[in-house]
Formats: sequence, structure tokens, C-alpha cells
Amino acid sequence: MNKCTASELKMLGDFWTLAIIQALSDGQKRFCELERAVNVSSPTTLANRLKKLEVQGLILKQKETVDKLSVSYELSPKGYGILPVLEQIHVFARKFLS
Amino acid sequence: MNKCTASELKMLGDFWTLAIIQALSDGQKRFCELERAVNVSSPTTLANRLKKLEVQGLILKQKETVDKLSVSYELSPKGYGILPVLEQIHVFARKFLS
DNA sequence: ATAATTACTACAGTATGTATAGTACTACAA
DNA sequence: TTGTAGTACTATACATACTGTAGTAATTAT
Repeated sequence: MNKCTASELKMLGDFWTLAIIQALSDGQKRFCELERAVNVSSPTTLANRLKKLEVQGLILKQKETVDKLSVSYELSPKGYGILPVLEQIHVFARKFLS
Repeated sequence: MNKCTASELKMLGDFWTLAIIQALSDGQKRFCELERAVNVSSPTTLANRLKKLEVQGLILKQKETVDKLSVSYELSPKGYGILPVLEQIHVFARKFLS
């Protein structure tokens, strides 16, 4: 089997990364929408993780011009690339965790 | 897209879980072999994680009768089920992280 | 004008992970 | 049989990350 490096596993093997990417899989969301979708325990964690994901290039942050208050987050092409991983996790879950 | 639950993501979205499962993908290993293979920062973490993986039913612990000192860890069928997830992570890494 | 919503930040407390050291046992050699 | 090395951990202190609550500044709705 081809092995993944530690840094690859650290990027993908991370609950918050997967949860946020999954929440954004059906389109862009705002901060408070993500809070509800991911059922986050504190906004601190969500804010930190969104920053990290942006730096990693997995999500894009957009201040909208129409509604000045609104900040939206959406998947980058790289972020979309993680969806097959989530799909495989779902396959595993259906097979072994149901 | 079919969504994964939080507990499913918590089980699979975990660096140590993925790293240990990957290390065991080519056969059983002993504690000290895993320490080297996973390049673990402390034996405390490895010991804790092996216990957790055993409880989750992802790995099997075996005290060998021949060599009394040796304790081996190997993947359970459920543990093998995670390999396709690792495969997808590798696909992602090759596409977006190279 | 007031209340509600949004997108956060601050802070204290808790949980988890890291690093180093040490223990108990076995194996093998001198 | 004494010493040396390896195995499989545990103990402990410290650092980092997460949690929960509260609060702020800027809109937007009533």
C-alpha cells in the first residue's frame, strides 16, 4: 500500500477540518450557519479553525458587498478534493458502524 | 451528499488512529516497532491510543505464548475497513499536496 | 429608538498531548 | 551470575488545544 506522510494525515485526520469541510459541501455558509451546522461548542474553536483552513487553502473567505455584515465561507477546489475522503468514511461507517 | 455523523468523523478524523492503522496495514507489529513506524512523540500517547483502538474494535492485541515478552497488535476486519479511507487521503495528497 | 442578529474576541477552566524519566520483566552474553 | 540490552509499558510535569460563558462593534429589522 502507498503510505501517507505524517503531515498529510495531520491535515486530513482532524475532526474539525472534516466537519467544517462537510458542512460546506453543499454550498457556502456564514459563520453563524456553520456554528449551527457543525454544532460547535464554542465560537473560539470555529474561528481558529476557519483561519487555519483558510491558510491551508481549503476554504475561501468572502466579505459580501451587498450585505456588509455578512462573511461567507466556501470550499476551494482543494477543499472539494476532500469530499471523496468523506465519502469513503461514510462507506466505512455504513459497513462497520451501523 | 450523504453526511457523516459527528461520532463517525471523530473516529476517523484522528491523526493517531489513521497513523497507527496505516502502520499496521502491512501486518502485525509490536509496541516498539510501532513506536518507530509511527515516529511517536511519547510512549504514553501510543499506549493510550492502542487501548482506545482496541476498545473501538479496530485492532487486536495478542500476547504471544512463544516469546513471553512480545505483545503484538494487528488490524481487525473493521480496522482493515479503514484502508480505503487512507487510500483516498493518498489520492487527495497526490493531487493537491505534491 | 430599541431589539435582534452577525461575526467575532477575551478569558478562565478543563482536557488532551508531549517529553523525559523510570519500572518490571525477559533474553542473552561474559 | 552479573551485566547489558531490549520490550512494554507507567508516572509525572509541562505545554497546547478545546470548552463554556460573556462581551463587543457593526449592521439590520421593527
